[in-house]
Amino acid sequence: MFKRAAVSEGSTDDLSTRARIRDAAIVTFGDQGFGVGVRAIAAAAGVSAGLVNHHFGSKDGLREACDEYVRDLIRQVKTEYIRDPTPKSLLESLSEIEDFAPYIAYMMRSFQAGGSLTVTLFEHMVSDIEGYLVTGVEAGTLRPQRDLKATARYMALHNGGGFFLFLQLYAARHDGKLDYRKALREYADQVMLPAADIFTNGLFTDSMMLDTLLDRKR
Amino acid sequence: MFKRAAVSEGSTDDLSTRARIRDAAIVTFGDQGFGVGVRAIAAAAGVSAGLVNHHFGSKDGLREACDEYVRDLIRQVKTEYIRDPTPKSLLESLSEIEDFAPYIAYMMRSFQAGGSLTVTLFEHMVSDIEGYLVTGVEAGTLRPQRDLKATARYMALHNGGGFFLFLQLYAARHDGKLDYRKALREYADQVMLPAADIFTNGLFTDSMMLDTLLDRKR
DNA sequence: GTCTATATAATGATAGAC
DNA sequence: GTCTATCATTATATAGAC
Repeated sequence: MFKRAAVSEGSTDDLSTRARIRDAAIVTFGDQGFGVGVRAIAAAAGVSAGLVNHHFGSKDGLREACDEYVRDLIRQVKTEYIRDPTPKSLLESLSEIEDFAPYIAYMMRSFQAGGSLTVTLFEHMVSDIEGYLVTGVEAGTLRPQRDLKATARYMALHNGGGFFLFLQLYAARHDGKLDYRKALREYADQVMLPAADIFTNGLFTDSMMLDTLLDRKR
Repeated sequence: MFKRAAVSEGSTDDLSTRARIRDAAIVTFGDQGFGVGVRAIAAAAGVSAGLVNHHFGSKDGLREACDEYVRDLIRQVKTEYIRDPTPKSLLESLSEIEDFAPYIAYMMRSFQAGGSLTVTLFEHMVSDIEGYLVTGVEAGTLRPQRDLKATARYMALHNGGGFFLFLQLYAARHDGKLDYRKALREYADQVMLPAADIFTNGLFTDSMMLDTLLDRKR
């Protein structure tokens, strides 16, 4: 499997201090948002606050380093998982690994804050889904799409956004730390059946809406 | 139409100072997020920072007052619009009114921050959509749903979350203030056709997925 | 009600000892 | 590399004059 990124705090690990600070920052940012102070991150890493800035220059520099690390991680997971494809989404694959929860939390915060990582993650989702659609259409399990790229964008937007909003609501209702595995299961329970229903049978009884839109385009 | 809530900053208006501060806070929070300082809000309202806390006790108190005001506004718009129903979504109706942009911005920030207003807004969306589904099924334009409430939740989650994510991405790509009207138009351009396609024809070629899920439930 | 001035706390960043 | 100590800034909130 993936080389486990050491994010455990208690165990003595062989990471460089810089890496330990970065990992602690990912956990702390994910946990409390980007408003959290440098001191809290330093405490989580077991170092002084001064050392954080010594290594990363500034809080912004630290955040960029975290973004970059997570970006790389995604790339790594995706490569691994193209080699051994599963019907699961990238997010699902990630969430099944206990130690990845902090990264999901971090990504969630990135979506909230809306930085450049948001765009990266989204574009990854779009191209993933494009791949699934092509595969599905070739295999005959999916109906050929009028505009495959537009459909992929639509699905990335709505599936990604829907999941994200679900997490927001879940966090608002349960306080304390999020159990992402539990949240994901609950999400699937709530969503899969209506989604499958619509994706199988559609929702409209006729094609008037679609025809109107196509007319307008012509 | 709706009684225009005065949010204009330049014009002399007859609002109480408390109301002017609250309106300025909604604009400023929406513009810069909840991390913004009380001083900035006070400046926007043309009063001193001390007076803000005099009226609202604390920054949190101010935010609660803003939340409550927006909640009431939504209720008001919805009432108005049940009396004269249109096929538009609540959000679309809102966004057509120039002065409502600040409220949309504020709601967007609330979604980002994930406060209690998020839950309120979401539950409103769910019950709205339930209504639309019932109406559509009765009118024969929508296929009867297996589980109408679940479908409504699904659609609220994914349409709401999708739109929200779109705005996040839009904001990340265009800097400066968001033009919500423009963003909404672009969103519609991007989304309506693939959505109509899926909602008309579905996506799967057979009902295997759905059958499996239904089996598992039985 | 409204302001100015201030108390208090926390922030990001830096300097200098070791 | 790492720490402690500190600076400068900013934040919220309050006290007291008018």
